[in-house]
Amino acid sequence: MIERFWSISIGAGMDDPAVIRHPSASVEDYVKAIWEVAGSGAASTKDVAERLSIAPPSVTNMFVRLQEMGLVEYERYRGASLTRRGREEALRLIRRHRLIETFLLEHLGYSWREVHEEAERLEHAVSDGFTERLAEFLGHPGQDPHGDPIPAADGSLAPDDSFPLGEATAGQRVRISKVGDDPSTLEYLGDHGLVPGRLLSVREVRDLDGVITVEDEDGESHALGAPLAGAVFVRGE
Amino acid sequence: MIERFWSISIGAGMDDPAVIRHPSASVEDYVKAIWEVAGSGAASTKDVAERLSIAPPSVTNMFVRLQEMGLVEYERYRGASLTRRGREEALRLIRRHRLIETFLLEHLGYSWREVHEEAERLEHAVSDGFTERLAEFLGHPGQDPHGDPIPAADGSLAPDDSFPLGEATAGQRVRISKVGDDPSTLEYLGDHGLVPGRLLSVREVRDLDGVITVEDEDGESHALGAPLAGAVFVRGE
DNA sequence: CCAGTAAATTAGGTTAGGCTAATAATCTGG
DNA sequence: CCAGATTATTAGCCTAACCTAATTTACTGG
Repeated sequence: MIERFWSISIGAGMDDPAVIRHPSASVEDYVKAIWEVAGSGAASTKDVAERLSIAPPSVTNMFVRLQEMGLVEYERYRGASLTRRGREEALRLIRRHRLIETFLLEHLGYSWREVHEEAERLEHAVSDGFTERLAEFLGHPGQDPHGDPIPAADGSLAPDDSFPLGEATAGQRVRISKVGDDPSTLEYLGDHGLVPGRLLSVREVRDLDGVITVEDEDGESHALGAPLAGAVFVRGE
Repeated sequence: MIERFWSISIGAGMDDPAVIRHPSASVEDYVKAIWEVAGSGAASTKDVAERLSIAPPSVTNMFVRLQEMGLVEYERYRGASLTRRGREEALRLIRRHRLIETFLLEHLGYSWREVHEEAERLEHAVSDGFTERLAEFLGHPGQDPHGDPIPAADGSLAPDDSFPLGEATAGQRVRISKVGDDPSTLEYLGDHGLVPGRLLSVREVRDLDGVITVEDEDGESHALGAPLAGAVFVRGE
């Protein structure tokens, strides 16, 4: 079997474009999806199919090809897990995605709701050179406007020690680190000033209905039901 | 025959994604190539094949499909010419391309040489919304840094009244409007400060060898051979 | 005006990445 | 521990875009 790209090729094949070429947009999407649903474990055909809105047999098919490319370990009926190179590839894509989102939000006036779709297309079209220049332009941010960490150019990703606001305890002081990306949730939270970076004091946590009451830096109180409290991630202060 | 996109569809099919969808990157490239080699005339299979580095039979094939899509008029052995919609499509793409180039050069520190390839990929990935926000961000420029006019959002393109410096006459005062996009030419001209916007006085035009001597705004003299004089486009002042 | 060349087309093949229908493997609850 | 449900795979197709080889059409100069 011939390796598809990045293979260790000898002699004249070295600069053969077919060997060096970037992964296709499709391959990138699969690798990212596997990372998202499985982290460092194995992703099932079904989960990846659902996330990408693709039929399961197409996923099985791609798993085989990804393995030939050296991006995943795949065993029939056992799912696929990323290799080191697959993980690097996923994080490169996520870096691109989050930097692009940051640019769209901070410089082009996009709203939280519009940003995702555009970034989803652009992330496949930009080069590494573009990505690093954009990072420079943006001042090398460590997280995107959602509060999600931006992987470094070398592929390292800051560990995420945040937890859902719903799991905080009364009296705790926490800082919002990120919010889920459901558009309507996003809009509601934005309207109430509950954005990443915001400092909160937890006033009351009701176990019965999961409603949590917090006070923000301006002394404003907010009562959040379970769905919202689960979509707001915080870090202890 | 079923129309591929933008067809006048009745009833429920109206919002069928397959009907509304954007042209593929390939289709966009063909339409742009036809515009570039033929303007409003007919483009030959060969010219398009050469410009896109694609085999002629592939072009014939695509001509047929472009016609089904309503983007060109095509007659066997006669070449393809853009329809009104094809022309609009081409100009939309060119607008995207030139705005992106402007951004890369002015804000991300790209050099003239690097810019083309990146823009060539990005132009297929950005939405109309992105394009208009980028235009806003850039202050709605009328031309890109090469001096090429940027088509307006409505598809209108300022007429180009520039001519090669080689055709200027002694004593004429002209302003550089654009320079060809051959990288080495670009580099040479840039090093000598011969960039779009620059005002020149034509000192001497030698018919024998085509060498033209000009003086720039700083009193600096430049003698340009025929190839260079043909790559520098100017407008009378 | 016609023969040779240049250009275009037809015929047939490939690859990536999708799909559905049918079948097989695995898991789970009684 | 096994039957039904869930999940995965296989088999077989399809489309968009490319390719090469062979053939046909159009052009052009003597």
